[in-house]
Amino acid sequence: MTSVLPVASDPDVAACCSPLARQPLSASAATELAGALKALADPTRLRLLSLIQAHDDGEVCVCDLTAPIALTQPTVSHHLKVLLDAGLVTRSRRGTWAYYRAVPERLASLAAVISTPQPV
Amino acid sequence: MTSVLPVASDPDVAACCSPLARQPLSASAATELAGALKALADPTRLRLLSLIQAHDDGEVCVCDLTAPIALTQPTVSHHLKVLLDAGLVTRSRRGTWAYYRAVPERLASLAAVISTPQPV
DNA sequence: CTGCTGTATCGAAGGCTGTCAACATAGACG
DNA sequence: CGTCTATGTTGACAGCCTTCGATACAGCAG
Repeated sequence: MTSVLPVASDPDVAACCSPLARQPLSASAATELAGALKALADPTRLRLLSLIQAHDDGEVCVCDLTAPIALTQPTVSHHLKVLLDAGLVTRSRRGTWAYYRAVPERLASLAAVISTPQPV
Repeated sequence: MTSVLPVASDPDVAACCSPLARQPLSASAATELAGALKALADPTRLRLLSLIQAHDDGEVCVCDLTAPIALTQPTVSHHLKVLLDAGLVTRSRRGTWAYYRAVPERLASLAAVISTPQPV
């Protein structure tokens, strides 16, 4: 997955309304967007992302995630890789531990494509 | 799926930051949110939603959707039902035709949970 | 070098999902 | 009533996804 949301980088589109509503999504753009959303559309991954973001430093190592999620370590690692491949988190290894961090811009970008909120 | 985003109705939460980052998602809340996102995380359904929203009246009948999607009518009907069950579209039958309409509030609500955009 | 701990990968089992053909249903029109 | 058209439902098949146990890899401690 390379450039994921070409439409989101266009300020005009974001300024107006949901890019989804601007014009019919092309098949390839839809596949690309669906890929990113699929990474998000899983209870375990949503909880992982939530745990990471809610943490004090916004940085959590795998060992801190297995317990609250109540799944085996390989499974947690698998989900983190999915989030990593989708660009939703970043990984940085320090010594033995691997620290994961969320990418808020990526989340904001996805949210903007789904629906740019109208000022209430 | 009954009440889908209890957290989104709390203005305090939405006003601050991404509810995802507020506190760790409970397992049930995560499942609920994932269910809504799963409905969105499919290329065909994203295109359908886009076609519906991009249409002049914001209202499209099934017969206008099968051609651009290039799938059989039962498949399109199936996807529309998924979107309907997720509360992302509404259906109104008038005579022989069934007209589908998007629910922007629902999309905005989902987007807000994923990431409430920071003012740039 | 040898063990130990944290993390990633592999292979397999089970369930879920998208798609289709076939059929059922519901209005509209003679 | 009978037929036609638009839509929804059912059953089946193929493919993907989540999860696990087993295993491999990477650093640290001794």
